[in-house]
Amino acid sequence: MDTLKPSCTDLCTSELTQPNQQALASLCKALAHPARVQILQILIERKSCICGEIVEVMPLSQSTVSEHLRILKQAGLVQGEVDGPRVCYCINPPMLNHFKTLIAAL
Amino acid sequence: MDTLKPSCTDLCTSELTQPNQQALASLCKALAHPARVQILQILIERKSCICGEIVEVMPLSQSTVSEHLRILKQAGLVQGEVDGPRVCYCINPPMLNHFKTLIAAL
DNA sequence: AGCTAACATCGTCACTCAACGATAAGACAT
DNA sequence: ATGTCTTATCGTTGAGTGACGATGTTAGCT
Repeated sequence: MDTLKPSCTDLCTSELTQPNQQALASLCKALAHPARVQILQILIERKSCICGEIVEVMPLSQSTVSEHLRILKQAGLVQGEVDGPRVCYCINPPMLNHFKTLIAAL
Repeated sequence: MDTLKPSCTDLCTSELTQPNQQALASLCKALAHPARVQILQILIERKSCICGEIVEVMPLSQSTVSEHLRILKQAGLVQGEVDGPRVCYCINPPMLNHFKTLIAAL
């Protein structure tokens, strides 16, 4: 029976598996806003960055920046660790590389 | 006066210029949905593809697929040329490469 | 304990998106 | 010209997004 029935991956029309398609879409969604691209670049440039510094640089309110950071963090592209009363954000290189790999595989 | 005033690009905190940030965000937005990633991959695998073939493969209605194609076309990732009563879609390699370049530059 | 500073979360509003069925538009056949 | 096939567009509905101010929360300071 299973000799004739194609599996899910057989039906997938590309080199990316279906879970990878979804992963790629999720990562793209996280970067689908200019502010989040900019935040990511700030974090790449400076190795790490206090949240407040990002707020200062961007023309957005603190709560909006925090929301963008939450989305980036949720996508796994960014990590935030508590440093006393502040939160220090930095990129998550493995996930960023995964993203690059998925894009490069297109 | 302009010797002291920083230009827009000077204020940008990354290696990507501000227009490129927006371009990257737009391209990511176009791929921020699994269906569109899948469509793009179908078009990469088969060099070109009749619209109807895509509809057949995907679990979405014709109108929904058409809308996804419109978004991909609007982003410049995909081209569609009329072939009699059908429309033949194919990827736009320069734009796809531009996208890859922007991602790789992160 | 109480205060302040830094950040997250909540509540809200306007706006956009995804999905579909229904309908329009265009090119070919008869 | 009429009909048919293929694709695009319209209209609508429900869900999600982006933005903000206001409020909650947590860590340090006095």
